[in-house]
Amino acid sequence: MRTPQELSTAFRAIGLKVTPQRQVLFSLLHQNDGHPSAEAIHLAASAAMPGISLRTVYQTLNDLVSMGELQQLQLTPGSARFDPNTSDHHHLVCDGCGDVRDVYVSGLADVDVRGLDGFRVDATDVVFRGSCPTCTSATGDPSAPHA
Amino acid sequence: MRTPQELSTAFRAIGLKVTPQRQVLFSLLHQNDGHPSAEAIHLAASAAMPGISLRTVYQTLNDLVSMGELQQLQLTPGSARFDPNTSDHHHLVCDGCGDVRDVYVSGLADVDVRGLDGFRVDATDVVFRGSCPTCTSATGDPSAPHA
DNA sequence: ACCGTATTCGCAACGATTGTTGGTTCGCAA
DNA sequence: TTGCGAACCAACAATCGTTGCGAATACGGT
Ligand SMILES: [Mn+2]
Ligand SMILES: [Mn+2]
Ligand SMILES: [Zn+2]
Ligand SMILES: [Zn+2]
Repeated sequence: MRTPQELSTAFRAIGLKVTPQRQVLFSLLHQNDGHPSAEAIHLAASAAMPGISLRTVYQTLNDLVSMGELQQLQLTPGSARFDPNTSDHHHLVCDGCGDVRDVYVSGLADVDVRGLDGFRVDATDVVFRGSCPTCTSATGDPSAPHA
Repeated sequence: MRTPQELSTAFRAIGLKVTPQRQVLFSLLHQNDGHPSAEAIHLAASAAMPGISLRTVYQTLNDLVSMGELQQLQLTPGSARFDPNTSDHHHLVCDGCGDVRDVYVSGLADVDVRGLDGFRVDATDVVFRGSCPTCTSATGDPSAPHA
């Protein structure tokens, strides 16, 4: 994620105004290395600016996504996750707790792909699904705590 | 997708009944090599059995998914897609028309993955996003029809 | 054929996201 | 500094996809 300053400039450049609400969101996203939902972002933003509306959060997230400054992920049914990490990376998803982590993959260009049939590929997303260490020890451990 | 007969046996084996509605769905899915939504499956099922409820379609699809006989995909925001193709394959998604196609990838085991950190990987999903031949010629063609 | 239980269906409810409207505030270019 | 248009909020309503619920019905082992 670019800095709040850079994002402010980018917003102004396309005729969008830089409001305090947006600045709060720029700052939160810039520091965020996770994969928060809109609801989670709203919660965090509310701490810094009580009263900020969920509607405004959605609006700004959508703006950032369409500017290519933020990635929107739909890894599971349910709410979308937003990803401030714009570097070339992929994801691990824990089926147990729903946690999403970044993972870096190299050598993807060497895989053999059959069936492209004239399809133009713009992006490749790899999603590894499984169990995080916490959930693995919980489910695999016979002495695991209840539920 | 296994045959309707095999699915019937599998259902009975776990105490689930084989109803006419389910038989219609078994048959439809067995012949289907696409990635239909629940709505689309309901539409097709309604042709064979007028009056079948969308609720029943969801119920049976969910049963098949939890039995591992059917795959559920969440490739985009919006409705889930169901995949009767249980072979090891991956997907192409057209950003233009939303079409989903199968693609076969080999050599995935050779890619270098950093950041696994004790995470146990059970499945790997690769999604190629881009533009199908139809949408590519439409958008790239200066003489393309309006809108 | 009987009976217990699974299934069906229609409708209500849900979670996530977007649309609307009206009044107020505020960024920012001139 | 001013003025205009954008953005904000509140308060809803609406949409979409999916699931919960409950009364009526039907499967299938005996
Ligand atoms: Mn990420
Ligand atoms: Mn497929
Ligand atoms: Zn976990
Ligand atoms: Zn297309």
